Amino acid sequence: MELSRDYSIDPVLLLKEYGLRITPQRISILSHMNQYKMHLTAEQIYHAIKDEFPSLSVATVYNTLKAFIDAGFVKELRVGDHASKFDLNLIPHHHLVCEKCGHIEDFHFIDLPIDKIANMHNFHVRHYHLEINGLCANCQEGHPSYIHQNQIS
Amino acid sequence: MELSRDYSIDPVLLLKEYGLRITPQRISILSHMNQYKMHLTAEQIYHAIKDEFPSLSVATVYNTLKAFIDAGFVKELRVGDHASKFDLNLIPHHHLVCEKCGHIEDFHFIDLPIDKIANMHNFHVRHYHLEINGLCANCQEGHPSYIHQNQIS
DNA sequence: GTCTCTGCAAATCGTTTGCACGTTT
DNA sequence: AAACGTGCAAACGATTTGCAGAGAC
Repeated sequence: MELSRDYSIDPVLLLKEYGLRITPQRISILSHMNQYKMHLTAEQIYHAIKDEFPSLSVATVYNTLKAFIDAGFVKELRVGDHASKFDLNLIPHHHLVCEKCGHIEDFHFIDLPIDKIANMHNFHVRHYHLEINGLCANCQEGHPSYIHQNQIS
Repeated sequence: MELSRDYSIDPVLLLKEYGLRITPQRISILSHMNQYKMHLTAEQIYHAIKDEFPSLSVATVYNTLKAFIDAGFVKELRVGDHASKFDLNLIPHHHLVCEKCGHIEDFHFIDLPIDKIANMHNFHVRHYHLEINGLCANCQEGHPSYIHQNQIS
């Protein structure tokens, strides 16, 4: 039903490929983003690896994520009133966002007439992103929303 | 090439229709959002109408916009690192966002396989939004970006 | 050796909130 | 009269920044 994101990423090679300096913190951030294959806030990433780097600062996580975004392989998702979520975006994909529990689900493989639209507007396309908002399967069924509330999404 | 948004809106009727209280500030905010048919920040709306209401507060603009979003006829766009832009969204449409100058252009009329995706994921759709990022016609041509920089978009 | 990254603390800035007062219903 | 909106100032919270020291190249 959906392509699982079972491709492996070598953080060192990725950083090298994009001409970014290779530091333990960056490797760890990339590893975690890849491992969870999910949409993490800066805060979540910080907590996930702070054991590994006792002196780690949230600012470093933000700065690092910004470097990744500038490089182009991380995407910032700003949905709801909450903190941004960051998404390793090596394979383009789109999102289903639950308005009740905040859960974000990926989907791939969709044909969009992007070129046609771009041509009509003389627009040079770099990225595109389709976001569908509504209720996820769980929340439709009247399940209490707190089940999803604190999960990593 | 694009449907012009030349429909007229009666703020009073719109507020009435959605069961919201009719106040001069709300009427003015709606009038301006409709008049510019563009994507304004709360700050821009504030400055646009503060002459009319010398005692107006930015907080009121935010509160009002939030009420409109809850009602469902205004959409909040969070693109780039900047403040949210607010978009009168009576006719569903999508956006071309220029990464250089920040200009946002609308487009309508696109067939998306939303139902198919929703069915595959057992997702109940409320809204959807396609965002295309890249370079607008002006910025591709190497025009200095400051031409667009401060325009209302 | 140079340049960049990291970590800390403080600053920034968009947005929200509490409360007293005014307006709409 | 009751309910809600407005305006003010203060609070909030996510993100950014300046700077000194450490690490990558």
